[in-house]
Amino acid sequence: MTMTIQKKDGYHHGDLRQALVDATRSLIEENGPHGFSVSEACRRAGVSTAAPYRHFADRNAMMREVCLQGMNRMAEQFLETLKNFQPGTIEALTAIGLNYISFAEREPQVFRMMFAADEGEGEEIRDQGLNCYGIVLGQVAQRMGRTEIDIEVERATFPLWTFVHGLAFLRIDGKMDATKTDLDVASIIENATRRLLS
Amino acid sequence: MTMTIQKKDGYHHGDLRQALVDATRSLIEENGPHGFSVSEACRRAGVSTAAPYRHFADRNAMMREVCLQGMNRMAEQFLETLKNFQPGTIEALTAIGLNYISFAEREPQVFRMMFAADEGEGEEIRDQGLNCYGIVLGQVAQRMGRTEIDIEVERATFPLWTFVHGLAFLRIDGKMDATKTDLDVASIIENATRRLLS
DNA sequence: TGTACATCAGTGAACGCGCGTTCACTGATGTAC
DNA sequence: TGTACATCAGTGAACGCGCGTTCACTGATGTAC
Repeated sequence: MTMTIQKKDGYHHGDLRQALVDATRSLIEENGPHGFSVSEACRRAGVSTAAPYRHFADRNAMMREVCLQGMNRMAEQFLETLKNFQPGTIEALTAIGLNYISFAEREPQVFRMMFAADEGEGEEIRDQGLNCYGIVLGQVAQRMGRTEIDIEVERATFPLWTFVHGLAFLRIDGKMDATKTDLDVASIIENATRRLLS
Repeated sequence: MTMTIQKKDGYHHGDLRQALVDATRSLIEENGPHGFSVSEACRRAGVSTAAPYRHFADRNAMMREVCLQGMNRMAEQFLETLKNFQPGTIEALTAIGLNYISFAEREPQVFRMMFAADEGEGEEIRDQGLNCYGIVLGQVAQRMGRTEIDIEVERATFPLWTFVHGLAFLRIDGKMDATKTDLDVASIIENATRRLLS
């Protein structure tokens, strides 16, 4: 008898917690961070409106879990991507930048929430965010020939994040179309990375 | 007898439309874009909940007006700032960048809304946004010695906006503190502007 | 192996709430004569 | 200047709605003996 990850029938759900997180994420992507309601998530998970309170303190905790899982996915992606590149190269940094953008395009609303000051609050989320940033710091350090993350590395890395963060927002808000920039995202990131690190 | 801009007493308000816009903006800044309700705005303006419908089609129209006025303010600021600088210099571009950041810090939630794809929709808002961008394009064109906004100018300008846009978000979301960058915003912008235009 | 029992995930009904919008209305203001 | 009237900004009561959360409960599951 195999264990199914998610039972659909019967009194007990099987993995209601994750089913609710998934429903929450879908709703947030469809209607924006505030278009999510506990009731609707319950409808999607096929469960009564009281059920979530066995797994989450309140509505906010559900949203926080979506953010946290998003950050986890981003960190995984970063590490996965880096396997294909020489550490500390422009190519590696560009690839991470592209990764950041594609995450934002795949889950724009979750991306927004993850980095919004108030919504994405929580110790764990901040830590996992710093973890992602640390991966980039490491690449820059290597490129600069440092063995440690010193202040120079921090100073050099911050503009890279800034640039790619801005690009992510302009993309998901459809502002790149309006500016008639005919270059693709990869070239823009690579170009900016080179110049900002020069 | 002087005309007061905003009467408080009596059956007629005087300038209820603007009073409602102001109340809407305050609420948005205090509680986020979705923490605004028509009812609360009415309470602040000292008026019944039906009154706004003499001036706005619906709740959304009130928010759109806040965005539009925000864009107008930004365009004014840009032009005002440029008076103090030699056109087409790094100093002028840095000043506009700083202006952008300070707008975002002064009205973070309005700033967010202005550039969010869905919320800030509307012909007028987009046009005024393009107008702001056009001011920057003009500066870059001057620096490049062009008389027209050609594709090269567009390509050179876009990364500048991208960078400053990203910086605005990192600032209002408190992410700059977390990165131990000890430089001030002005230096960061000037540095990036130089490098991105090099 | 079979039974008694503790655990606790999920139920379903109910709550109080504030919301956006509508309606027929009222009364202040401006204008035509 | 004074009066009649049109205009329309603001009223206040009501509507239907979906929400987040609580409550005492039920019934499936796992475990101790």
